[in-house]
Amino acid sequence: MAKTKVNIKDVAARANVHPSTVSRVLNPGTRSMVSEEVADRISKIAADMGYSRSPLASGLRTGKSYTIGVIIPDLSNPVFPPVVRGIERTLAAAGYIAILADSDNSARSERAIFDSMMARRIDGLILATARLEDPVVQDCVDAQKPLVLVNRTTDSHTVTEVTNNDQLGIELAVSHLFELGHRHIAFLGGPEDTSTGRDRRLAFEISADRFKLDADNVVACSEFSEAAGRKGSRKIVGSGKKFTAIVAANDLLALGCYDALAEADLNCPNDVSVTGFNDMPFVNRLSPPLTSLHIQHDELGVQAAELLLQEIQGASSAPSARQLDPDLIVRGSTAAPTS
Amino acid sequence: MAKTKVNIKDVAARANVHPSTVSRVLNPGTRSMVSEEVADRISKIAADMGYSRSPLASGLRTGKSYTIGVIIPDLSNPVFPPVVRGIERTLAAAGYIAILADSDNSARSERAIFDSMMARRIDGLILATARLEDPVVQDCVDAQKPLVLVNRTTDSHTVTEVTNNDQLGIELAVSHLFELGHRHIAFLGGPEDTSTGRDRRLAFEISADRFKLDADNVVACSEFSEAAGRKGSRKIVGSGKKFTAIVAANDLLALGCYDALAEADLNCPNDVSVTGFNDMPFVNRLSPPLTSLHIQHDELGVQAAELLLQEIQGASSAPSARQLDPDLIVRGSTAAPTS
DNA sequence: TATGCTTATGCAATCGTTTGCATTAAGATT
DNA sequence: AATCTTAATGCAAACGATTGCATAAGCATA
Repeated sequence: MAKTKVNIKDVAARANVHPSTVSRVLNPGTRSMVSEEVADRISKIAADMGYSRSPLASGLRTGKSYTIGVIIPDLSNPVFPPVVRGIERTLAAAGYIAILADSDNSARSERAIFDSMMARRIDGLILATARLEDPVVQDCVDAQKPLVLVNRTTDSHTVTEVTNNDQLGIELAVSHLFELGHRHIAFLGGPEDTSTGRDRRLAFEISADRFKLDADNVVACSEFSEAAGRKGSRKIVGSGKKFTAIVAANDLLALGCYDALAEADLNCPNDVSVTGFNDMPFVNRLSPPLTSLHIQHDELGVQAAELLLQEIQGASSAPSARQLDPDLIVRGSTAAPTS
Repeated sequence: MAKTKVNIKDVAARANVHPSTVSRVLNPGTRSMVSEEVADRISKIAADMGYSRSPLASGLRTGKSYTIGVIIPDLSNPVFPPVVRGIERTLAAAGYIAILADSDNSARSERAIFDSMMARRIDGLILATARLEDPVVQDCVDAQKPLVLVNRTTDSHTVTEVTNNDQLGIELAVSHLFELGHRHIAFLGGPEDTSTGRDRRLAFEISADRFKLDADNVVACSEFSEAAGRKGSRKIVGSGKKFTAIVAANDLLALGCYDALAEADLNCPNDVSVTGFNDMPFVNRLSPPLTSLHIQHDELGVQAAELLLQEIQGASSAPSARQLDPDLIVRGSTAAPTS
């Protein structure tokens, strides 16, 4: 056991002042209360002695833990690591730390995580797991905990959120395919109980309408995964409806697409063009390289953290919402239709 | 402000006992001190009132924070998310939480993170960033903080560690190539200041020796990344030495390999076979699919967490070391040499 | 010179738990 | 019946920092 832990009393003793004075000096907000001369001296002594404030004690007294909970549906989905990094970096700069948990896409485990985080007296929460109707979001609101949704949102837009502009993304994809000459486009959607799932489908329908496409070949997958994408794509392929392109709501789904097309002996992009969504790492190395929508993952995290910090620092005005625009990255999986 | 926070005093008042009694009931270790009858009653009341212990207060008194620091060199490297998940899951089951930080492969930022974690009074640390000579490791040992290294280790094997059996992995790769008929094999290594970088190179030399290969075409890359791999591979290609296969110390390096070979108009696997290391997600979808060594990522994390918990719970005997065996996954990037 | 105002610091209570020690009551021992 | 154990619970002091209030000193004002 290191007896080396210096506390505020030790510093006070060495400086011949009362602990409270030391505390005031060490807190930016109260530093002005004490004379500059003394303050400087104390600062030096504290640094000298290698003092570092105990967040536990401080948090106990002030009711803050300088800890933020972050819940991610699936850390293995390459979309999330950059978001997490953005969050973490921004929080760290403000003296907060992130405690990260992976809900494994399970609502039950999400609740357990939430409870455990609340027990730890987190100062706020960033959720990347929101469902359209999400009990955890509601609980968080009820508990008056600052909350920011990232990536996904809920139906009642009553909470601060940072999302990608899905509507624009899908529009870009459809418009790109349209310009290539595609008129029969199928849509491989995500789970309808997530905003990303539903909004991308809605956006597809709107875009299809605008371009007057034949677009009734729409399938919703049960989750954002390769396996679900494969299953969904088989439905599209087996539907008998004509299609020369598939817009997938997510890169993982697009991978499933690749598999289903191969099974049906269809070549991408010669027979069928495919677009993804998210521009995960390494999709540029697939065969064919996947045309996808590049999301500002890192920035998503940064802004979510910023908004959360604002909310924590009071000024809890109306919940704000930010949307970041994606970019279409055209690669080898899309080409002009041959038929 | 939620006035809803129930504390131990509230429970005590409702149960007509002293707070200390409640505390004893709620701590497994001291529960036996109080009569079963009272204990049951208190437990029920506590549950009823929705009591949850404040880790801050408890930690303040006991000197534990039930918090573990986890430092990762690069969360975007797909190798690490599964490790993190394994760690997190195991810690959570024991009532600990992980605070995760990404050092971005920078020693400076690693130190900053370490300091900030120490300030938070973490109970232990899991490091995936170890260099062969690592000042942070030394500091941690000096501070008597329980520490476990995962994935990489240091030169002085003085600390508990969980690593992959790199020697076996390289052996499997070389032996596979040998059986295919390769006799001239180049090695694309990682940074020599990491154990994974150095040990894999050493293993390569040993294996080459055993199989009596022509194996003096060895290049060390400055970091485990695609760009570094590309640069290193160019050296191999431009060396003028004969080679029909490249063993890369890591999948990212192998990707760089793909690029360099393409630049030189060499086909993989027809002209040159390539093996990777780590079996990252989606390498099965590359063109060609990458032959690689599958590491037990999740298990790596689980065991690291387990060992750390053991160390925290005392019994700090000699530091233990565990090694997990990788599997060779043969895919399209390796074939018999044509020349 | 007495009074009031400011400014800088000390005092002590508090946050929620844990834990060594003191106390009580009951049962066992002589 | 008096004393000793033992078991169960209460008491109060920590843990380390923060903060409203009190106090002291310095200075200006009347």
